[in-house]
Order: sequence, then C-alpha cells, then structure tokens
Amino acid sequence: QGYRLTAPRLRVLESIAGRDSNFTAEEVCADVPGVGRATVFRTLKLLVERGLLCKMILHDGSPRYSFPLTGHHHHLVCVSCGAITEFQESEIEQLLSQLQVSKAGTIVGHRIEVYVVCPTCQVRYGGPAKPELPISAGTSS
Amino acid sequence: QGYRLTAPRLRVLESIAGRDSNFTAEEVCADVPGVGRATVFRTLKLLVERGLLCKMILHDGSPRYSFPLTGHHHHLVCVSCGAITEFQESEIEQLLSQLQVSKAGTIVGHRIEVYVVCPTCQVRYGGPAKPELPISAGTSS
DNA sequence: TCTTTATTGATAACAGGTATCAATACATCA
DNA sequence: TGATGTATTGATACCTGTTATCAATAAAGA
Repeated sequence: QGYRLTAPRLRVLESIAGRDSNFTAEEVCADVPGVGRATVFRTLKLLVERGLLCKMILHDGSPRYSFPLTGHHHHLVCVSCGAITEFQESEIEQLLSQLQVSKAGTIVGHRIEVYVVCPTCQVRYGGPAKPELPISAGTSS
Repeated sequence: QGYRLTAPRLRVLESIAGRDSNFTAEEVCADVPGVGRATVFRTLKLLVERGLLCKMILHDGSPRYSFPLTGHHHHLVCVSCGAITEFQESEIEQLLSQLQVSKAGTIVGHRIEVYVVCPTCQVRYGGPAKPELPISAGTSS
C-alpha cells in the first residue's frame, strides 16, 4: 500500500504492543534507543491516522496514546491515576448529528473526552471525590 | 480578592476585548508590545480559570481562545475558516451524567468540540462539504 | 506614607512535534 | 539474483505554546 515494513517501525510496534493504555511518545522514544525521535513520532502519527492507535487529550491538554479496544468510542480518563476506559454512547452521536440539520453546517469530526475519578481512586482517597477546585472551572468544555 | 489590577493586565484586556472569537495567544502578544510574553500567558490563563475566557482545541490540536457568550456550552469550530459558534445541548450533559451512575466513577469535567464546515464555507466551495480525507479517521474522538 | 506581597519581564527551559536533507534500505521488476 | 526507484531514516534544527526562575517593580491596604 505504499508503506514499508521497516526495522525501526517494528521496534516501535514492539515497544507499544505490551503497554497499558495511556502512554506518551516520550516513553516510547526512551524505550527504543537507536530509533530517532522523528521516526517514533512519524510512526505514531501513521498509526493514529490509520485508526490503529488513539490519541487523546488529558484535562491539562497534554496528549496520550492508547490502543482502541472497540470501534468508534470516546474516552473516560481518570484525572487521578490516568487510567483510560472507553465508552460508546450512540445517543450522543445522534444528538450531534441533529445539530447538523440546524445551523451548524456539516459536521466533519468531533472530540469528546470525559474526565473522571475512577472507582479505584475514589476508594483510595475515601468516599466520593470532591475536587478542591472545580476542574471544569470555565464555562466551556 | 488577592488580585491586582495592573497596567499590563489592562493592556491585555484591552487587546482581547475587541476581538472576534478564535484568537491565539501569539496574536495578543503581538498586539501588546512592551508587555512580556509570560504576562500575556499568565493573564490569559487567569481569565480562563475564572471562566471569563474559553480555551478550546482545534482539530489539529492547536489552542484558540474565545469569549464565552453563554453559560456552559460547547464549541462548533469551522475547520475551513475557523469561525467558532457555541451550542448547548443539555441532553448531552444528561447522557454523560448517566455514565456516572454506572461504572465510570465521578465525572469531574469533560471536553466536547465539534468540527464542522460552516454554512458560509459550504457555499464558498460549492455544495455540501466532502472532506478529501475523513477528518475523523480514527476510531476515537 | 510605609510596607507587604502580588506581579512583572527577561531569560531560559520545557513538552510535543515538524521541516530539512543527505544517506539508507525496502520491495518490486527484470 | 541484482538493479532501481522511492519510501524511510536519523541528526539536526526549528517551531509553537507554555511554564520556571528570580531580581526588580508596583498595587493596595494600614
């Protein structure tokens, strides 16, 4: 398909294959000495473009990679431990598509991330989470 | 409230007051010569934290600022001209809150951005937009 | 006015990522 | 198998957006 299966790409694939969800590009770089930084980023980008890898954005704006377990989905990201789980909510997609009918224009994509304190972390810190500062301080998502 | 109303902050406020939605921090920096870069970023951050300014993320990951016109809302961003409009969809919030009841944990925030080709741009390019490449190529948002 | 403390700006650093470009190596074709 | 074209590599430099540092400054209350 115009793509070549090269040694550096295999190294990157090996590195990320055994990972939990939620890893950074830097972590991959550190794990494949001898493979150039640019090549790591190029490979990750390629995988994301082909749908073989997810790139999501944490609440603070920093990027993380994870493997998609299901088809089209969104992410629940624990702001405490970083654990990522997926969810699907077809109704959300339907609601969004209704926007299209009105004045929005043609929807070409969307980004939905939900930030949570996961059950494990709730237990760890005792009782339901009460963030010191409302993490969603602003008026927009 | 522990905050001081300083000349540099006023300069930044003046600069962004007359802006359309969708401006960058760099644009503000360029518009307030004499005010340090760090101060511009600090001021923008302060405004975002206080809910007086929105920071959103474009489809390519780059950040943009805009003024919130309404209360809690989400953004429709035109991938062609960059125009930003707001929308509110209380049903989406409700759906998300239902996740909380199940296994997700406690929701502490979320991020929703919808990328569109706005009506104006559709007209400009003739007919409904048909992105060359599916912009949402991956399996996640 | 004095004093405290937030704030500034210059600088350097950082994270995450991309452009450049000569050198290399894959995969196909003969 | 071997030549060839082109995708890919890695080193480097650069970029955007942003934060840490820290001495110097300036609000704002006493």
